[in-house]
Amino acid sequence: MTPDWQDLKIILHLVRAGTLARAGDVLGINYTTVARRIKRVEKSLGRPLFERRPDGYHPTEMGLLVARHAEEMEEREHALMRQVQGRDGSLSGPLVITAPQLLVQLHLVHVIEAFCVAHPEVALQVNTAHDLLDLGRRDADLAVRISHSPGDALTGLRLTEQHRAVFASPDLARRIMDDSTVPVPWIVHQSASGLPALALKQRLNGYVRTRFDDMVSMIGAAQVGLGVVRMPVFAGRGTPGLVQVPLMPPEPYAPIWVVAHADVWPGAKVRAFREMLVGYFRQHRDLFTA
Amino acid sequence: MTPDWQDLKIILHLVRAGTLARAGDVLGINYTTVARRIKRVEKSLGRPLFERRPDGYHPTEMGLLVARHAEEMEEREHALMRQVQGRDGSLSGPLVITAPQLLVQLHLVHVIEAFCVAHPEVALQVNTAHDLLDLGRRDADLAVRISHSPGDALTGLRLTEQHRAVFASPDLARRIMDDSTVPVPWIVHQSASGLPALALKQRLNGYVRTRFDDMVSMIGAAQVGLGVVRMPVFAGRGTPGLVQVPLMPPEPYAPIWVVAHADVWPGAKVRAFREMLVGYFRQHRDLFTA
DNA sequence: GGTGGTGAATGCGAAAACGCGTGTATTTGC
DNA sequence: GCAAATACACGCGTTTTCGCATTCACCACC
Repeated sequence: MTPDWQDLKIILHLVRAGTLARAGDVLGINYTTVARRIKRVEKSLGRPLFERRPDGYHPTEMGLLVARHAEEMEEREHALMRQVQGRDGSLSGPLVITAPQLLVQLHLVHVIEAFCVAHPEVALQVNTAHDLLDLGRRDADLAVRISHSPGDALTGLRLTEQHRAVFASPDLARRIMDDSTVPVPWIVHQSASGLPALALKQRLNGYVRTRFDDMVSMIGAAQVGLGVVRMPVFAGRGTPGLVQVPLMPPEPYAPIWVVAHADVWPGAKVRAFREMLVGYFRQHRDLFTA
Repeated sequence: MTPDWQDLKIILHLVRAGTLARAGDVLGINYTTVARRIKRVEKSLGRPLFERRPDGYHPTEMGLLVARHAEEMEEREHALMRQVQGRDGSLSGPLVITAPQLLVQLHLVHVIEAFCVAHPEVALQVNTAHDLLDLGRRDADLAVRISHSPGDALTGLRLTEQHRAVFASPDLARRIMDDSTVPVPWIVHQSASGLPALALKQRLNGYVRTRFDDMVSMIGAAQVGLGVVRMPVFAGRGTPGLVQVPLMPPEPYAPIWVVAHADVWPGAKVRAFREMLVGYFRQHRDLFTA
């Protein structure tokens, strides 16, 4: 008569995943169970929700209708779990944070280490996914982000301002600065349109040597002397084998924020981690600015 | 990690019902199962949702939080099931209608009978609950209502206008009309403040003999000669042993509507029943108006 | 102060759901 | 054109869940 809500959730995930196996993986159950639940709902509704094709389950119009509503139910589930997390005063259990890889590697590891010592009951999981995780959908509880604003529907604190500058291996840096006729090999990010305008003003003989899609690789390339790299000063100073090159003056860069969904923000674990972050950045602010 | 949605539904119903047994009844499961599910969620959330008291389960603040969100999920469930029903083109399966008892007894039974013969595959359930059922929550698919408007968020058709007049047993009617000094005993509904103003204008010597809370009982009382009753003309004419008494002229009364939620309105079963209703009332309109 | 009623906890046997292995169809890659 | 990979269907044995009966606690009423 009235549907099992868990079945609706399974339908939603099957529509998203496309196949029984993938849906089962996401849900943490065997795929045959997914098939059984689907069959059960179809029987009770009296009409099919999916077309069985050799390449997977394809939702019918009715299946999409169910999924649309289940999606809104999921929205409520996330809101609930966020608020549960936000009201949790305990310093134990899981806490998921996300941050840019570079920042974790050079700085946050210290905060993380101190946090784990101070709160050994907390099962901390650090997620350095490069694509932004959705804090509303609880991919993570807390995020450290390099951005100009905390983002929509999120609460946040600005941890520090930042500058960026140009860095290279000592060898390359000396060669470039000793002779201004030496062409300057730049390593730029894939998304960059070309060379920084400010740098071309000082030195006309720059050229793009390589493009990377990842900042960590670019730093590695700079370390072996492949070229000069524009990067946040915290990265240049924190990486051994790099020196700053005065090809262009340090410029302001996007500040560093700690953000969380407003529901989750008051939670004890989130608050504890956040306060350690604030303390760390207050103490080491000079490492991020010129 | 992520909650079972069915458990959230169970929590919602337990909050509403107050006791394990009643919640189990509503959900169609044993009450021990309800207890087990609750215990499971509390364990996974790490804190209690209910206080166990000798008079039942009382929700904690956290339990109320869960219930609030589950309520919104339920909203989506109802919307979904309405739309499923609205897109159902089949003339089989369950159909729940609701209507005023008197109207069912005297007229709708004919429509119902014809409908059951025409569509034997439909499992028709007639609910004569006097309190208005919630068509949004799918207490019923279709309602016949005596009202001035179809109601909020509902779609409807006006089946007929109506009048009401005064009826009594032939004996009592004769005595009253033969001698205008005979005091007129009125049977009125509990909700009525007093005697109809129009009637008192014609006959000053009226008095309230009895109050009832139910129209069917009032008609029974009129049949045995207890007093005169103001009722819809369809009721007075359709009930044996009653004659109209010209104590006051027939007056317009609220029209009769067939209404359904807009989502459900296009469904084949709803449409089929609705069309039979329209046909019946078109044919017998004179039974409802003076 | 005893008694009947309501409601929750617990233990046990039955039933249902689940996971796993096997088989089959279809697509993808060499 | 053949082989590997992918995905679903089906059957079997196990685990889990469920419903029922019993027991206990509390409250109201006589």
